[in-house]
Amino acid sequence: MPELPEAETIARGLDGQVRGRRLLAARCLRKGICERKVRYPVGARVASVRRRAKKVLIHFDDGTTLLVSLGMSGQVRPRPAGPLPKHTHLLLTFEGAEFVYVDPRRLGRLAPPREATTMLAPAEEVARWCEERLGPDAVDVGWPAFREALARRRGALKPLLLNQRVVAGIGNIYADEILHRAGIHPRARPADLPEAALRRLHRATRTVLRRAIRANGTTFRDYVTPTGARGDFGKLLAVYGREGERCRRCGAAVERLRWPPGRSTWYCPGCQPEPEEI
DNA sequence: GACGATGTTGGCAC
DNA sequence: GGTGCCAACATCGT
Repeated sequence: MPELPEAETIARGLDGQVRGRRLLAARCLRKGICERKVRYPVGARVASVRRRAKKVLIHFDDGTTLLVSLGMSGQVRPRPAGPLPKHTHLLLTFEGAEFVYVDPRRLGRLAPPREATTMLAPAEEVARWCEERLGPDAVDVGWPAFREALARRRGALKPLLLNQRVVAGIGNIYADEILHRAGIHPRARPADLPEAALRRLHRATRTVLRRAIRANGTTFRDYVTPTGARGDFGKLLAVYGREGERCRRCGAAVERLRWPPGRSTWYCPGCQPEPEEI
């Protein structure tokens, strides 16, 4: 679930609740997701909480930044009264507010993806790490940068949209929604498309992500934001997960592809015609 | 109980 | 460089 809109929702929620407050304690409960030995900046105040692509960045006023990669099921939520929720891996205690990092599938890291050390580093170091691996941020990329990111790329559009080095922040749900809104088939290749289609794709990218942010993201299972709210974008999904249901725009039955490998893609054959075979 | 899905990412082979 | 396969995990539906 955590794609760009969910990360944005988490970052905004945290920012509103902890900015200016001191970190009083941090307790890592599962090595490998966070790091028990790392010295969290206890005593430092939160300067801001921001988002880059699908990652949440907690900036402290001592110059350090904590990078949160949410993986498939990572959540940051208020600590409930009583026992810690199942799969709580980190407890963050701020002045007047306490949060848990919960991640059942354990694919997230309080660090870069798949690295078992906490990335709690000088802000510039974290920023450099991000810039080396991430393309322009999908929600605010301008048209020239968007076109440039896709120019000369050979592959099909859906895998390109999922590639964080091409455009950063889009995952499986929003890739399908964006392609549907743009009326482009997921297997179409950017080089074969007229510029007008790429412009539609650019506009659709920004529109879909902005709407999802406005709805606080898409809630699967028990995802909640740091303020405890649920994401409402699920009701607005046009194709994702709607195999066999009617397209809200043209009435055709939504289809599902088992592709790219290991994933699924939903699209509307009426709105998103097959690309011409070469 | 088995099997096959699931929002991410990175490494590998071809 | 593109593509496919696998891995890391727990959980849920059939």
